Amino acid sequence: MPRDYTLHTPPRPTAPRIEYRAELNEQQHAAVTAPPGQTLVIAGAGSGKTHTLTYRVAWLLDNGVLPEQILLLTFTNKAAREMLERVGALVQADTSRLWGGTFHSIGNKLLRWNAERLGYRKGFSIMDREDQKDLLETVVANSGIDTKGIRFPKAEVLGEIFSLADNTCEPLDELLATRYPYFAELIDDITKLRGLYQEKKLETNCMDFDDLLTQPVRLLREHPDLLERYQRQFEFILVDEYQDTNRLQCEFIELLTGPDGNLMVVGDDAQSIYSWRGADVTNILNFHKHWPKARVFKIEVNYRSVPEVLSLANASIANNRAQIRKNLQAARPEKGMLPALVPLDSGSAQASFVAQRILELADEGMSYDEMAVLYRAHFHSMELQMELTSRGIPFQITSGLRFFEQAHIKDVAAFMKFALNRQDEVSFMRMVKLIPGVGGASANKLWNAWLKTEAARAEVMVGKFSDLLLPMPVPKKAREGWDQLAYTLDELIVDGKPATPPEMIRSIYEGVYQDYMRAKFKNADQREQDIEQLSNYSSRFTDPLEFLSQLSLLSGVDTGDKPAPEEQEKEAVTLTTAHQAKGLEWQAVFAIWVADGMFPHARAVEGSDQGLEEERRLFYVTVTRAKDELYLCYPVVNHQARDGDILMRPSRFISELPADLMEKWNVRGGW
DNA sequence: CTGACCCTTCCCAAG
DNA sequence: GAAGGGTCAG
Repeated sequence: MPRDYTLHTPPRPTAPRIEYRAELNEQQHAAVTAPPGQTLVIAGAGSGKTHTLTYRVAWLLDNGVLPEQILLLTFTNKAAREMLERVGALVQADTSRLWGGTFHSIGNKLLRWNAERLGYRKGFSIMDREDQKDLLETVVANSGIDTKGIRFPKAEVLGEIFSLADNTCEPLDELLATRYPYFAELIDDITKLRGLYQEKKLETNCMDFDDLLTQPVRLLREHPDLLERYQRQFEFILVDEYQDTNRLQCEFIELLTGPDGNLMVVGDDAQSIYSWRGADVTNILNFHKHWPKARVFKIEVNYRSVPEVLSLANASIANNRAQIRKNLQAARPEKGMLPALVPLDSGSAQASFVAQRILELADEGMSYDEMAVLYRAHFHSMELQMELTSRGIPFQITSGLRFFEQAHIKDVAAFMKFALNRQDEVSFMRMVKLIPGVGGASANKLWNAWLKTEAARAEVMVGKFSDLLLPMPVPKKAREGWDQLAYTLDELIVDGKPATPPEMIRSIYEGVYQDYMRAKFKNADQREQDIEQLSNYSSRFTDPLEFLSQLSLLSGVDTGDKPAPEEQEKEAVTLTTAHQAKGLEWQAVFAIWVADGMFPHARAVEGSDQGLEEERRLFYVTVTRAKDELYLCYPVVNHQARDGDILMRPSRFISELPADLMEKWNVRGGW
């Protein structure tokens, strides 16, 4: 039942009153003060979406809603953190009791409490893509299915297929037919493998990323008492970036909201860019169909960009058919400078131009923090990275590799994961293969020997690791390493209780890993620093399981999500993919490789118009990140080691636009 | 059986 | 430009 919260307690007298009328425009104000029930807020790019959501939460708190009754679902953990911080600054309420985070982190939280109701044991491990691949490889190997000779999907591809099936809630056969027609005839084997994989995860007490969503949904479906409890707890649910939710996330929201709960979703269909991982724009387009009583609000004033930038963005997105028509208006005055279209002779000329222009802007007084270079694919940034480095321009980059996915971080974590979850086969394998003289075959034997011990099955750890591990037969060459491993594990669990995360990391590092790392990696120094950083970060956790969960849920290596030391606050230019730039803004934005085949990506436009339209939305996202200055760059020639020189055309997203929306810069020849 | 070495292949986006 | 896969010596 939606309750009329306007009748409840007024804000605490100590909190300064928020002047909602003054701090919000009319459209924002209407959304912020919307009555309970279901609400869809269509918020154009740069219209103050975060601002609105933040004030909505503050407004709820101001009107007597308790922090723990509010659930805020966001696309990244960083977004959640920032929003909750801003709420905290507004209302001085205890925002630590607010529930905020990504779907995965919230799902994880629910599962940490309730996984036993689903047959899992306490302290399950979280697998990333690589772990998932490893486990799937053993599943395929033990399945008896003959994958030789025919074109059978590799473990990585299987993982992708299963993930997509989970996220779209589509039956496997339909999914194969539409997205993987070349595997359609393997449906029986693939179905069987999916079942075996599911069993294996349960057996090893491991969850992959998708389980963090599918399992909570199962939990709520199969346990009415829990459904009722959480529906009651989360009286107000808010969802950011709703255009990028998938079917599964939508189900999760619908379950928690209940038939008549309070739900506010915010999004912009023009910025939906994740259909390839199962996002479904129809969630937002058909919101009113699922919730017939829903109120719809539109926020259509753009505060971010100068009109010149906005005109280009609007003209571009107008070429898409599938969208909610909006009328996005610029609030800022004209700048008197059109977006620049900059053709260049080559990739290196492009890098050189961008670096040069960055220096000029810096000379004019613009902070490096206010500049960003955006691109379609990570590798597009290679030349620029070198150029910036050689010119001494500071930059931060969001690479494709996440902090946790780096080999040395995962190695250290494998010890901890196994110590805490003794069924964790993947972590065991990873750990023992670090020992010189132990390869796949020995690791398998050792795992089987381990399974025969009581400790592997017992709920509570009985005895010491070393008592069980030392007697096991190992290759002569591996004896020393094996014994050392056993003693190290002893230090991780003391009297049946796990040590603290920093203690664990120290034991692992000093016991075995430092030696290994120095022998194995060229850049051992760099990696040692990473481990130290990991240890510092871990010191804020007392529960190692919570530490490991957080680690798995962190995103990019060098994003704000990184467990970074405080010193790294130096000004720097941002280099990032267009995808990861979502929700961010800079004074000057350079888009590079805006050439056909690169952006839009050749593969993305092969099939239907849908692929092309999503690419155009991604272009729209790119363009609308710019506040004042926008540079659209592309090299006329692409030098490739393999195929030689390839002539490039400007992106069709440029050539389809009226020419008077931009100004062509002629800097060729001089670079 | 392990691990070093070499060759080919493949690169789009991420929690 | 690295990562997976195949080959082969120890």
